Amino acid sequence: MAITKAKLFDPSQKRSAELMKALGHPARIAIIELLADRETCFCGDITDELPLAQSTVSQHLKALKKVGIITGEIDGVRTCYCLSEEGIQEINELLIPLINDVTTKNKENCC
Amino acid sequence: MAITKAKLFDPSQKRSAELMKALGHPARIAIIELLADRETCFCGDITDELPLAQSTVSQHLKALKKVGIITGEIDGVRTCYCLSEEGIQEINELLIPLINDVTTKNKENCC
DNA sequence: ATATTTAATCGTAAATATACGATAATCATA
DNA sequence: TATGATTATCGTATATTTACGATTAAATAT
Repeated sequence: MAITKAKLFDPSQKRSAELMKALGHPARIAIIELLADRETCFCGDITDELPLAQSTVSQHLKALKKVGIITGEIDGVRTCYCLSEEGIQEINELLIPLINDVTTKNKENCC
Repeated sequence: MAITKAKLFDPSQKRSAELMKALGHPARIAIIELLADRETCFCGDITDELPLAQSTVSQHLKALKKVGIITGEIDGVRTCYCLSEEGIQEINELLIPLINDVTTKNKENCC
C-alpha cells in the first residue's frame, strides 16, 4: 500500500534533531555543564577540564556555537564562551512538549 | 599549566549524551512524535509515514530501543513499538536540571 | 505444505564525526 | 619589533552513521 511517501521531515523535526545531535557527545555535555557552573568560560580553561586536545575542544565549541547553544566572543587574545539563553530556551520549548505528550498520552494503551 | 587531565567523562555525562544522540536525527524525532500521538505503533505503519526504506526505519527503531527510549515487542508477525516511560522520564530528569541551571545561573554575568 | 506478510539482519557504499598534531592568526607584552 | 599566549584552522586518519537493496526468519493464511 503506502500510496505516497512524499512527506519529508518538517523544519521543527530537523531543528530538534540538530539541537539534540549537538548535545549528543559527552564532551559537549561537559562543556554545557561547565558553562552553566560559570567557573570559567575561556577555551583554555575548558580545555584544561576536559580529557581532550585543544584543537578537539575548539571543534566541539564550534559545533555548539553553530547550532546556537552557546555564544563565543573574542576578548583580547582569548575567546569567551557563554551559554545562549535563546538556544537553551529553544531546547526547552522543543523538548518539553514532547516529554509532556508522552507522559500524558502514553499512560495506558500500548500493545 | 594544566597539571592533570585525568578527569574523564562521568557516567551521567555519557548517559545524557547517549540519549541526546539517539534523538539527534529527524527520523527518530518523527518516530517519537508518531508514537506519542499513538495513531500507530507497528514498524510497517511507521515506515509508511517516513520517507525512508523499511530497513532504514528498522535501524532507527533499533537505535531508539537500544538506549531505552522505546520498547518493542513481537505481536504475531509484527512488532509493536511504544515509548518507554522510563526512558522519557530519564530524558526529563537529565535535561531539566541542565536547563534550570542555565536559565537561573546564567542570567547576568557573561563576558 | 506452500505462499504471504512483516520485520530484522546482512553487506556495502557514501557521508559525517571525532580525534590529533602542526600550523597560522591575533593580540598582548617585553 | 620580537616574544609569548591563546585560539582557530588545516590536514589527516579512523570510526561511526546513514542509507539502500537483498536476504533471512518467523508467523499467519491459503
